[in-house]
Amino acid sequence: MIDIKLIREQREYVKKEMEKLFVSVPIDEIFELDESKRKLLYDSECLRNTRKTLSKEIASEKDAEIISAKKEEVKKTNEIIKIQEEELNAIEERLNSLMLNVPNLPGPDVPVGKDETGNTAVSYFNEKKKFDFEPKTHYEIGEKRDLIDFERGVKISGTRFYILKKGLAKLQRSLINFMLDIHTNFHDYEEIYPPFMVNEGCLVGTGQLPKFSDNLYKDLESGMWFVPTAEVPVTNMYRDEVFAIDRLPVKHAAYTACFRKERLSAGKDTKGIKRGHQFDKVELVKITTPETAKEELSSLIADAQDILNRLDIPHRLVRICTGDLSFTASEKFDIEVFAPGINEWLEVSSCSNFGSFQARRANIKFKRDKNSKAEFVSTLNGSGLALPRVMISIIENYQTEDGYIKIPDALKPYFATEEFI
RNA sequence: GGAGAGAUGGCCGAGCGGUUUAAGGCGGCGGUCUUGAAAACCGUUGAUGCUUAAAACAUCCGGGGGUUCGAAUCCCUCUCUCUCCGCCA
Repeated sequence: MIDIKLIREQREYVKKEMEKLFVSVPIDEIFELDESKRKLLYDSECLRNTRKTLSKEIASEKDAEIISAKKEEVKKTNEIIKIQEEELNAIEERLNSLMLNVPNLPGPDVPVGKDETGNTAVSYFNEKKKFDFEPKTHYEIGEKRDLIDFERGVKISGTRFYILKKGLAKLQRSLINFMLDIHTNFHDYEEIYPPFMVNEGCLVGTGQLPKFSDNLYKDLESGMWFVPTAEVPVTNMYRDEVFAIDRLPVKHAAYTACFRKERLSAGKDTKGIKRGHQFDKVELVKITTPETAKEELSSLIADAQDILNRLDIPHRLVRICTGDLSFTASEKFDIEVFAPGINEWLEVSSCSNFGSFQARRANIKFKRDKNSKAEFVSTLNGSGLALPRVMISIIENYQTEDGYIKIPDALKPYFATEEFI
């Protein structure tokens, strides 16, 4: 949520910023609702004050006639208060629901662009592999070598589910361990194993709800939601909490399965393991002061890239423009790996600075010192990394001509004596 | 799943219809004393909204609703926690 004061005090500026996102946001309606809310609030406070005063007078009054006269007066006041409060509640409800659907403001350095064509490739890392044969796709190799079972995945669960087998199942497991080990041993993240199901407030807190319920799984009986990313449980750990400044930055690395309906992507990326309803991910989450958020974003990106460097996977860093920013992000960089088989750049990480957007929704604050006022923290996160697409890039980059997969050196400690899968 | 108990400011804890504008303690902060520290003593110390700021005012005793002139206090309901029993990887 953005600060309503910005709309109150700098309405035209907010409108201009929203234009950069190429979305329409009812800023004027919000402004007017806020105005009427404050007016009503003031009126109703005055009436409450009257009631309070009268009630106290009744308590100390002896004369029965005066008492009943004052009681009448309070009753009348209450009737007005009731009407006003109903109106106030309706306005607040409307205002709140509009505010929850207002996207974050783009950061000052974010390039303006309408959609992903406005993104800029910031830089490239690690050489593309050279093949003296035509590299196969991961799904060809997976099926041919009986390492991925797409048919039975669909049989037991449905479309967009697959089964990893043998060496590939182990490769994924070793990658999860490898990523967590690197982040906790070398990048100073604290490991978290969170629940994979959360209550509704968490999804509102990190911004998936109310706008994106279409993409989420929910258990109707309990009202619990399946996490679409570890960002949700890990950030919400600190809902309604106030940090002492010396506890910041908080740096967490968490593995979870992630569950997404992918309805908006129906028909897209249906081949292979690129986009499933369930996938594994190691997520990096940071909670910082506003002034350090920017440099913490840079180091978070570097931490995610370090995984790819250690695996020697060609990748590039893409700066996301205003029109392609996610709803909650003020600034975002994607890391994309190259997969020579399907010949695509694949997003394996989205690293975002949310500023105070999530903190305001989830009510996460910090104090600069004991006596100062609590301020909203900045939250950041990025994948470190998403497993299926790293798997694709390893399968396709490390393939041999006869369909085997060479195990990257960095992962050798997680295997026995094997050299190939 | 069954039975019972409970949820009050950073923490502990009193309050059970009207000087609660929430007692008292701990912790925090400031001061006195001291060479310094501790102890002791004195003072101070919640959040949110409105406000340029402060003051004032209002709201907040787990959430929501109700009774009443008046609710932390009574009633209903939901959520969560604890204890005992049952079931269980």
